[in-house]
Amino acid sequence: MHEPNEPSMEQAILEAAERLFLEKGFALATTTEIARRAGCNQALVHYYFRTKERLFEAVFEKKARMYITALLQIGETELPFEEKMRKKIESHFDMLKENPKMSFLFLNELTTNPVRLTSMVEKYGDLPVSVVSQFQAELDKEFAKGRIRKIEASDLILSILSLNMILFLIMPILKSMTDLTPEQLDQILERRKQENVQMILRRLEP
Amino acid sequence: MHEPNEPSMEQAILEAAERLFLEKGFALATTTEIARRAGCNQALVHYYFRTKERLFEAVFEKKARMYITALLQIGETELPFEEKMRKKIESHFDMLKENPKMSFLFLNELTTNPVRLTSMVEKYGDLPVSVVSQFQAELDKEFAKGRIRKIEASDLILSILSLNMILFLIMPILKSMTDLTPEQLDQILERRKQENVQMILRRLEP
DNA sequence: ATTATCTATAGATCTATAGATAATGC
DNA sequence: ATTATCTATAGATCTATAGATAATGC
Repeated sequence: MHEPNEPSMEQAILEAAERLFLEKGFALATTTEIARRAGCNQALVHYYFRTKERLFEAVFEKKARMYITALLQIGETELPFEEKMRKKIESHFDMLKENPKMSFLFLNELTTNPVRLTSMVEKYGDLPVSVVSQFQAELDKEFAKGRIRKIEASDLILSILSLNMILFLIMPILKSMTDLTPEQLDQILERRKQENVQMILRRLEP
Repeated sequence: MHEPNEPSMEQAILEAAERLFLEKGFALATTTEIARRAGCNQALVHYYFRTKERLFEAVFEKKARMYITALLQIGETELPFEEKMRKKIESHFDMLKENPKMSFLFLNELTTNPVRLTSMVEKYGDLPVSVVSQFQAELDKEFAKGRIRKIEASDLILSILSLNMILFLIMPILKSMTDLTPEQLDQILERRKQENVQMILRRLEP
C-alpha cells in the first residue's frame, strides 16, 4: 500500500494531531489544520478516525495512562527512603520535562470537557486511591521508626505534583516575558528540580 | 432609561460573561449563550461591547491586575518575618479561594492565545521583576542575620504560587472523583493551606 | 476487488452588522 | 431626538459524509 519505510499517512495524521492538540487544545485544533500539517486533505482525517473526538482519544489513550501512573507511582524501588524519594521526585520531574505541554493539555481537557472528565475518571479513577493508600503505608512505617514527620500521602503527592508542574504550566508566559536560550532554560529547570527535592525532603525531616 | 435600582442590561451581560468565561474559557464561551443568560438577544452583546474580545477585556481588565499583584505582593507589613510569611501565604491562598476558577482561566487564555499573552506581558511584564527584586532584598537581609536558609526569591514565590494553586487547578477533577459536601471541601482547603504554610516555613528554617 | 485519497458540499455553529421598532428624556 | 432592544441575515468557519478517482494487491 505504501513504501514500508515511509511513515504511513495514518501515522502522519496521528503525529500532526498530537502536536496540534498539545499546542491549542481540543477545541481550537481543527481537522483542517491537522490535515494540512499531515500533508493530506481534511476528509482523510475522518476516513481514518471518523470523528475528531476519536482522533483525540487515539492520540492520548496511551499517553494518559503513562502520565497518570508516573504522577502517582511513588514507591517500590529498594533504596533507603530518602534516596528513593529523591529519585522519585526527579524522575517525575523528568517525565514532565519530556512532555512539557502534556500537563496543560490534561488540565485543559478535563476542566472544559465534562464528558471526557467523566470517562477519564471511570477508566482511571481507582488508580489514585490504591496508589495513595500504598504510599501512605510506607510513610506510616517510616514515621513509626521516627525517621520522618507525620504527613498525609495525599498531601505529599499533591505537593510534589504541584511543585514539579508549575514551571511547565507557566512556560509560555515565562518564555514570552524573558528571552531564554534553550541552554538557559534547561539550567533553570535543573536548578528548580533540585529546589523541589530539597523542599520535599525538608518537609519530611523529623 | 431603566429603573435605577434594577441592574442594567449592560451589567447583566458583564456578569453573565464573567461566569461563562470562567466556566468555559474564551473560545468555548459564545456570545449567544452569554446573551441567553443575561436575558437579552445576542445582538445586544455586540451593541454594548462590539466584539467578544472587547467583552472579555472589559470583564478581566481589573481582575487581572488584582490577581497578578496579589500573586506577587509578598512583603510590606511590619511583623516578625515568620509571621509575615505565614500571613502572606494565607492571604494569597484566600484570594485564590475567592476566585477559584481564575487561575485556570488565566493559564488557559495566556497559553492558547499568543496575542493576549503579548499584550498582557506588555501591560504587566515589569511588575514581577520589581516585586521579585524587592522580595529578594528582604530575604537577603534575613539570611545575613542567620535567620533563614539561602533562597532565591523567584524560587520561593514560584513554590508558594504552585502549592497554593494546585487544588484550584484540579478542582473539577477532584469534584468528579470524590463526592464532597461544601463543608468537607472547605475543610480540605483549610488543611491544605496550613500544610503549605508549614512546607514553606520549613524550607526557610536555617 | 479493495483500500487510500480527493473534491465537493450539506448542515451546524458562531460572530458581527444592518436595519426596524420600542422605550426614554427633553 | 437619542438610546436600547429586537429580528434577520451575511459571511466565515468547521465537522462530517457522499461520491468520484487513483493506487495497490491478488
